Amino acid sequence: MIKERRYSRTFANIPDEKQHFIIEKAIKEFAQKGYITANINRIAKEANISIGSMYSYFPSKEALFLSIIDEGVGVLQEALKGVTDTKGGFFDKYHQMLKAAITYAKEYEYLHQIYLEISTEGLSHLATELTQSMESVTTEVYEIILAEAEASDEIRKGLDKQVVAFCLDNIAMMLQFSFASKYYYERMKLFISGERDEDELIDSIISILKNGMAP
Amino acid sequence: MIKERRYSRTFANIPDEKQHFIIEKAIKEFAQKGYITANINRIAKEANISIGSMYSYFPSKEALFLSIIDEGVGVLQEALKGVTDTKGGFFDKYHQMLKAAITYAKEYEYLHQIYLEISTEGLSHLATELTQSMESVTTEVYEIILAEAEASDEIRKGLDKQVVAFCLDNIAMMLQFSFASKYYYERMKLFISGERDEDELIDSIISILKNGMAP
Amino acid sequence: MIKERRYSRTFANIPDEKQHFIIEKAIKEFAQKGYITANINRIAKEANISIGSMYSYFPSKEALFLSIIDEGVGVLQEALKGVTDTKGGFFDKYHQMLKAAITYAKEYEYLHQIYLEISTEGLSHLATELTQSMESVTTEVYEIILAEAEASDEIRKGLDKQVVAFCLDNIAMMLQFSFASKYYYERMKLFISGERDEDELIDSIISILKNGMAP
Amino acid sequence: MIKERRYSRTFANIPDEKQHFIIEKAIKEFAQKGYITANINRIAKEANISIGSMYSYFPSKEALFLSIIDEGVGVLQEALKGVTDTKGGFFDKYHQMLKAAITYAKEYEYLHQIYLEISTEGLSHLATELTQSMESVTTEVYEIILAEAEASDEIRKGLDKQVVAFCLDNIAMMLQFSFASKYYYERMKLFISGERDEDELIDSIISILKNGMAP
DNA sequence: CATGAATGAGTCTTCATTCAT
DNA sequence: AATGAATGAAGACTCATTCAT
Repeated sequence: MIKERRYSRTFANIPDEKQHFIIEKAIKEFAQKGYITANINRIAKEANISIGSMYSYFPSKEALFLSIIDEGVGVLQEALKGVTDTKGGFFDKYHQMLKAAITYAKEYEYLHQIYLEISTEGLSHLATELTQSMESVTTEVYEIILAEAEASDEIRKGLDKQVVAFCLDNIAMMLQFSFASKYYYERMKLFISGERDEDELIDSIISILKNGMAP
Repeated sequence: MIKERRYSRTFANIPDEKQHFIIEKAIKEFAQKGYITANINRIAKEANISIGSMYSYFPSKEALFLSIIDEGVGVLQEALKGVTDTKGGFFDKYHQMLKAAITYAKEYEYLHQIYLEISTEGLSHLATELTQSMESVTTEVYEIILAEAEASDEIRKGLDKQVVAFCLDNIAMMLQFSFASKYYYERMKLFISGERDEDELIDSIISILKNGMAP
Repeated sequence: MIKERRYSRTFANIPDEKQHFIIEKAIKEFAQKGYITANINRIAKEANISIGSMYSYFPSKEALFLSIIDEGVGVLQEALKGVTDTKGGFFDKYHQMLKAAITYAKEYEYLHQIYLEISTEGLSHLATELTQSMESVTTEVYEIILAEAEASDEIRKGLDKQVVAFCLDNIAMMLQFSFASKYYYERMKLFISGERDEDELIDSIISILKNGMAP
Repeated sequence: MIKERRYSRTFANIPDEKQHFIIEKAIKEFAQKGYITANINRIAKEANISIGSMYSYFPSKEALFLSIIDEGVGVLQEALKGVTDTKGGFFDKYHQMLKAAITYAKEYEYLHQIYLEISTEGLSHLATELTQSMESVTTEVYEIILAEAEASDEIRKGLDKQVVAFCLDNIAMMLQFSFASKYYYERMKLFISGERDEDELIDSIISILKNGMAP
């Protein structure tokens, strides 16, 4: 069941299946059209419910959008949960995270396209709230696995772990963007012209981060 | 004079000063409102020209937007030109690039907010064209300085230079986003909670890339 | 118990207290929002009943509104009842009526705001019915007290008692409006700029009516 | 030409005839439907202009409504102008005012129906502004003619001229309402059952005010 | 060339009313 | 009787674009 929040009790009471069907259609619309161009009436039609019902579920377009973000956070948490529990060293875990970034970007393509939307100025009034929703999960994961890595001497002393986490997540995000958005996909191809398998790409990235670029 | 392309000869013929004034107002509007919400009539009014003139200069909203991107590319090229010419080693040059990313993000705040806009699905039909405009300049710079770095043994053999360039630019872009967009600024603060000077931040990042994370 | 009329037997059967509670909430909503903007669903919520019940009590929004008017007539009758029974001359009685107009306008502020609503064209199809409800009580009172006044020589012969009644009620109504509606309150203040006590105001009005304006 | 105010310069520049045609259609709609139910799109269609033009003339429904009120004030001023200039005593002038009230209520029926609308709670946020617009003209006229009347000993000393003006205008307004609104027309007939000519009615009213009711 | 008036499709949101449970 | 989920028509307002002057 969708995490209770921006929507009405009415929505919470309808069957899970119907809930997810509506959210799915909404995700598709927001992803394909962007926040502003997305059309609530069209979403309702796609989801086979009346506009009246749509508005009885979600008090506004914004609330529906935020609910979708929440859904996305759920998916993200799911994806990350496996990582921290995994046996294996730090770089294995980060490997898995990058792998997950790509996999989820493809599987939940629409959802990831929405991530791009939220940084838009049109939604800037939600910036703080959205960041909290989206990133607090992620930052925590980095904190944990970097602390473990330090304890087990997998990473060198003296690293600024906050900056490290920032860099690692930056790379993960751009990778995600690159597989979810047409624009960033084109951009990636501009950088990496030859055929490069996803696993090769991830390995290369991790090798750079692990061993550094210096000779 | 604005680089000739998406706009009419008429626009090319008006004084440079007026050209730049119009583009400046357009940048502001697109940055503050986003592509869709930006209002051509309002831009015309701000720029003290009639809508009729606006449409005689640029055939459509899209064309005006693309002209702005071109302007942005110009600024970017300007910023990068200095870097390749610089004396100093590879990491000095990258340091300068990150520094420039932040400086320009602040100085041309509006312009950088537009970079975020272009990855939106609403503009996805322009993805290829936009990528070409925006990134071809950048990729070339990385190619050059990485080749030099290899030649002068500043970086170790066997690095996948394409992936390296991709990573370096990913980090540069996210840094830029972090200083231009409210959303990404909040996100950065979530990662880096303590006071961290921009130079410190850049140094930390480069240290990680240079020496790697492994002990 | 609320006077039986526009509503169902079902409503008649619920406890008086509950009946009045519902009517009270409805009065408030209609007064604050006006007939059109008033929201039946909101009234139901405020009155702690379901919309289904609301519609089982009153067949339509209009019916509910008319029931409220009936309630208002009840209040009005109550107010006037005392007047005819009063000892004292004709002008004392009219004095009491004006006093009551002000007092009730303040006490039943919401109800009086609704009187203004009923003259609106949106409700014009109910005009005849509403007038009957509202004014038949009043006209009768004027008829009685003017007949008495004539019999006891308090007023001069030859007066057109119908026109007199019309004038007296016009003045009473406008006074009521002036204390119930923001618009008419502002208007009154435009006419009567200095501080004027309600009793002074009433005395002045009656003095004019009694003695005339001629020297 | 319409008095310059709530509308754009664009509207001011179109032919007077077209201006008045639009205003006329708007008056009709607002009068027949009431402020809330009135439909801007329908007004535009009736006036043979596009909605876009409508909104380029008047920035909002409220602005259009206020412009209509202004128009009404113009009509009112026109009507009252004649009165102050008239030769004749005070009661002749008031007679003319009442006559004008009835005549204009019939001639500008729609406009007068709108007067009823403005006291509605839905417009209460405009109460002060509207009162100023509507009534300041009237109060001034009463002030002038009452001062003259006092100077020429047509009215007795010691009258509270503010209250007198208030009463006279109350009667004039209710008379106006009675001939413009179906509701108040019904009400008037309830009071005055027999056939009574307008002039007779006015004479009766004035007789009461002039000579008083006392024997 | 410049102007700016005109156009009208498109969108979010509200709410009286119905009806299955 | 009571409930409250579902419905969908309706309406204010925006803005890219056109074109007559």
